[in-house]
This record gives sequence, C-alpha cells and structure tokens, in this order.
Amino acid sequence: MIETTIIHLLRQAIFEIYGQEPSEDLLQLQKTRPEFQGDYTIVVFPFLKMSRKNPEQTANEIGNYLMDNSPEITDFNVIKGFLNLSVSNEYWMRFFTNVLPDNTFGFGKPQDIAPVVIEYSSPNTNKPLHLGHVRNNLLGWSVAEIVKANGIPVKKVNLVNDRGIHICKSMLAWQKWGDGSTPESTRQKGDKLVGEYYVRFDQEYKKEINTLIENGMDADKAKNSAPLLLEAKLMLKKWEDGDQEVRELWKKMNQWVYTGFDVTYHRMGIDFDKIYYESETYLSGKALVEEGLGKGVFYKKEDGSVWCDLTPDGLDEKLLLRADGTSVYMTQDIGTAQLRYDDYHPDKLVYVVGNEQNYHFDVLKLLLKKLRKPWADAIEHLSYGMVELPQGKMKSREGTVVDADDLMDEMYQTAKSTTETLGKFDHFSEKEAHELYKMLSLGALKYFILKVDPKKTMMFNPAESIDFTGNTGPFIQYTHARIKSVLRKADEAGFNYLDQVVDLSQLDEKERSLLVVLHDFPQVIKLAGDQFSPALVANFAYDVAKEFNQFYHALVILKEENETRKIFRLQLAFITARTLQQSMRLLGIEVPERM
RNA sequence: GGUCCAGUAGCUCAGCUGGAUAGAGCAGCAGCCUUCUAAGCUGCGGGUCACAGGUUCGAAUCCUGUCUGGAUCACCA
Repeated sequence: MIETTIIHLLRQAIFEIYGQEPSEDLLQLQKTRPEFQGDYTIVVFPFLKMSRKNPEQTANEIGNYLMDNSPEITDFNVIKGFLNLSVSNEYWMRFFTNVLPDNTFGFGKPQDIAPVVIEYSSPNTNKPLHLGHVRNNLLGWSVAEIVKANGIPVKKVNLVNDRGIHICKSMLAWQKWGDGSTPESTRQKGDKLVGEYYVRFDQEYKKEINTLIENGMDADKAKNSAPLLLEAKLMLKKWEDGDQEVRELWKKMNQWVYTGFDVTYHRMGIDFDKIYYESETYLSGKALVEEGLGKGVFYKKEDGSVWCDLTPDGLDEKLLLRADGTSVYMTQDIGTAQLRYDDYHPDKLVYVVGNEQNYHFDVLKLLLKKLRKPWADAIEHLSYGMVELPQGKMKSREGTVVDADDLMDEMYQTAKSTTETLGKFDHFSEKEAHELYKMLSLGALKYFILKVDPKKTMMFNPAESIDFTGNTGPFIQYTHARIKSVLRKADEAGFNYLDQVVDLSQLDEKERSLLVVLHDFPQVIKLAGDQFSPALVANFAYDVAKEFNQFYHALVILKEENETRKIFRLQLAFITARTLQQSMRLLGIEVPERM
C-alpha cells in the first residue's frame, strides 16, 4: 500500500535531513484536494520546529528527498505548507493489474479466532415492527456482514422478548374484545392483529384511569389501581405459575406474531444464526444474582428485594430482584450475557440497541465487573440514534409509527411508478419487473437508513417519499446496471477483455481518479468494521458510482479506437461494477443487471 | 435537578484522530440525449459550522461556559 510506504519514507526523510525522530501523530498523510496537482499531501507545519526553516523550504527539502528515494513518487509541488506528491503511473497500473483478477480485493483474510457475537432486532412480541426496528435490523445485519468481511467470524443472534407484562396486555385485550378473531378470520398479519390489541389495551386502560380521576382519585394511584392493569398483572403471575390456559393463549398469540415477523424479516433480507427466547432464559440471571449476594457485591433489603449499590461509581442503586423474587430486565440481561458467553466464548459481545438504553448498558457492564466476570469488557453497546418523525418520536401505543410492512409496500409502489414514468420497463417480463421493483425499493430504503452515521438521530418525513435520484441506493444500482450494459455489449460482440494484461504509460485524468477511489476499498472495509459503521461503506459506494459516471460521461469505452485503451476501460468498468456490487451487498442491497 | 448525546446551506446528510477557499444530495434556476442506459452529466445561486471565550503556526473538529433540542436517571422492557 502506497500510503504506508510514503509514511515510512517521510519518517526516514525527517531523520536523515533534520536528525530527529518524529512522533507517529505528526506523520499525517491525506489525499490531495482535487483542485491541486497531486495524489497525496503531506502537511509540513509540524516539522518546522525540526527544520528551523520556513514551510516552503522544508516542503521542498522533504519533497526532493522523497523523489530521490522512491520510484513511486514522480513529482511534487509545494503550496504554502502543503507538499503535494504525485504517485507514478506504474504504481497505479500495477495496482490495477493486481486487483483485476482478485475477487477478494478489499476483504480481510479469514481468521481462525474467537467470534464476535452481534445481537440485534430483539423485538417484543406484542406489536408489529416499525421504522425504528427497521434501522436496528438493517444496522445489525450490515455490521455483522462488514465484520465478516474483515475476516472475523460472526454470530448473529436475536433475543426475542416474548414474556412480560407488555405481552400480557395484548393477550388480555384480545381475550376481552377479540371476539375469537384470528389472522385467518381477519386476513391480517398476526403481528398486526396482536398489535391492535396492545393499542386497544392502552386506550381502555386510559379510559379507566380517567374515570377514576373524575371520581376523585389522584393520578398516580389511579394508574396503579385501574382494574385492567391489575388484571394484566394477575395474568403475568399466572403465566409465571405456569397456568395452562394462560400459557396456551400466550403460545397461540406469540405464534401469530412469529409468523408475521418471519414475513417481514424475510422481505427485509434479515437472518440470524441463533434465536434466544426470553421465556427460556429469564430464569438464568437469578443464579448470578445469588452468586453476587454470596460475593457480597449485592445486598438484600428488608422486604427481600435484591440491589446493587452503584453510588460509588457515580450511579444509583439498581434493583436486581423484586421482593416477590421475580426478575427484572437487568436480571435477565445478566443471565443472557452469561449464557451467550458460555455458548460462544466470543471476543466481543455486541448489542445493537438504541441510545435510549445507554444507561442500562453502563450498568450491565458494571454489574458484570462487580461479579468479576473477566469478559465484562467484551460487551459493547452499539448505540444507535432514534428515527424521528417531524412530530417527534414514534410511539407504538399512540399509533404514531411508520409500519415496516407499509413502508416497504409504499417504496415498492414508488419504484414501480418511477420506473414506468421513465419508460424503462418495456423489455421486462412481469416477473423480472417485480424483482426489479423489489430490488430498487429495498435499495432505496436500506441505503437511506444506512448512509447515516449509526450514532446519530435521523429524520424521516413520511410526507416526502424517499428519493431515487442523487445520493441514493437506486443511483448506485443504476450505475451498476449501466456498467453491466456496456460489458454485455462487449461480450455479445465476442470481445474478450478480461484475460488480457494491459499496460498504459499514460492515464487519463478520469481513469486515474476512478482508480484512486477504488484503491480505498480495503481501508473503507477496515474502518467500517472497526467503527461498526455501514455509513462509511455506503458513502464509499456513492463516491465510486459518482466517479464512474463522470468517467463514463467524459470518455468512450466501446467506441475507443485504441485497442489497449478499450480493454483497459472495460476492465476498469468491470472492477467498478464488482466493487459496487460487493459494497452494496455489505449493506444488504442487491444490484440489478439492467434497469 | 444529575448524567449523557446532539446543534454544519431552505430540507436531509458528509466532513477520518485539528490542516489549504467547509462538501454532497434534494428543492430552485440554466444547459447537455444521431457516444456505450438522461434514475445520468455540467454550471449558477445558497454558510457568522448555535453563541461567547480559550488552547496554537492553524479550530466545524480539542477545552470551558451559555443557549436550544433529545435521551436517561422505574419493583417497564
């Protein structure tokens, strides 16, 4: 890699010319801005103290040294304190020839090491998936693929929150007002049906609270003593006691939800290596709490509830077991963490969970440390930002959510009508057209979400449909199809461009800049893997596509008269298409052969 | 109130661990299809990087404070 070569030479230069060892952070190399001549730029200000000369002189001395000592550096220019270096044509040609046959360019070598376990999705089985879940699912899946692309083994896991008071609420509402309705009888997805009763519960519950308040009860008391809530609590107790009728109902309704979720997951292209169910793991945390009591890091209050005092760590006291012995969220998470560690002995345990739970994960890590679990530091919370609507946060109970299925339906319609408006559907069979619309609609949606830095809150305005032009998934898909069209034409003409080795002594500006962008692929995958950021891959794919379109517009490929040059451009187009396809795959986006 | 996160063009977002005149897309305006796909390309307009200090050769980026918005501090998950 040329960057490391230059850095190395730069250190050598400073030492030879000025007799000093520069520290690592002073040796910075960046890409030359397009308005200047050159490929890479060294900022020389940090070396002025060593050279005791002005920036121009220093830059010239270093520049001369680099040119004299490296065949790869063919030229340099100095503007103020910036030393712009030109990398030789030979280097770029060599890079090109190496990459052409290498389908694994950019990817890390598979390593035989402990896996990274990535938990994502983790839905509650009382309501359908909405846009917030979509972000979670896409992020989790993509991060897993990117880490894999770095050669690190990955396990994708899902922890389904299938029990608890919130589940009982929808069960109770269905029992009361459901009238025996089923997904079949209402011709509705199971998760949607169950979700309706979750909302219904909340509505009826609020009515009860209001009535109680009107009768003179204070608000807090009313919330806790509304008959519906008491009934839900009773149902939860029955569930925990293994009451057959409640368990039957629970199984039936959860199954409806799973069937519904499967449809949505499948449509989004999301999968898992293992699915954990909270109902099967919720008891396992208790043993660890006992362990903590034994070690004296937790303590019991008079009423029998168990706590951990985190005030020395600047946090509050944390409840771990209720007075009646039932477990809470944190108890379960301690348990599942241990379980997962036992299952995989992972290098990292990554949790893709919204940033509203930052505190929860701080506490979780701290508790595990107090339990002296050596793997506590393996836990990483991939804390992503909320998806907000113009009105603010989405709330399931209040119905202010963008439903995942509906959104994909709408995107599909937009893809269809956009394609039809452009009149590009002529030569497609109905089935091909359908596949294309699916590809484009999901591409637009996934790219829209993944191109944003995971850590940041993002805005979605349902009134404005997601774009299909500009910095979008379809733009990149289009660029891919465009390249494939050219390559197809070459194939059809019986023109064999792949097996030839070409060597050009001169590169056109657009050929060169496209190569320079493609050259970044390995660093992008590395950085995206380190930072768990699909956004870096998305932005890279956009840069590649944009650069190719400029190349495509400025130069001819098939009509190029010089045979060698024609082959070179076809090969360059080939690498570009492959890189686009591979980058997009890491985002879970497919690219079409034609569109 | 404590803690944490954010504030960049009308809108949605980039801007790597401090470097050159802060970049894209959308929206608006003006061009380019007898060159291989115009979901494209080219150009124009649009900025006190919330505000005020500080650190230094240099700050959107680091530090302090202020303002604004969000999250969280549950015997919910």
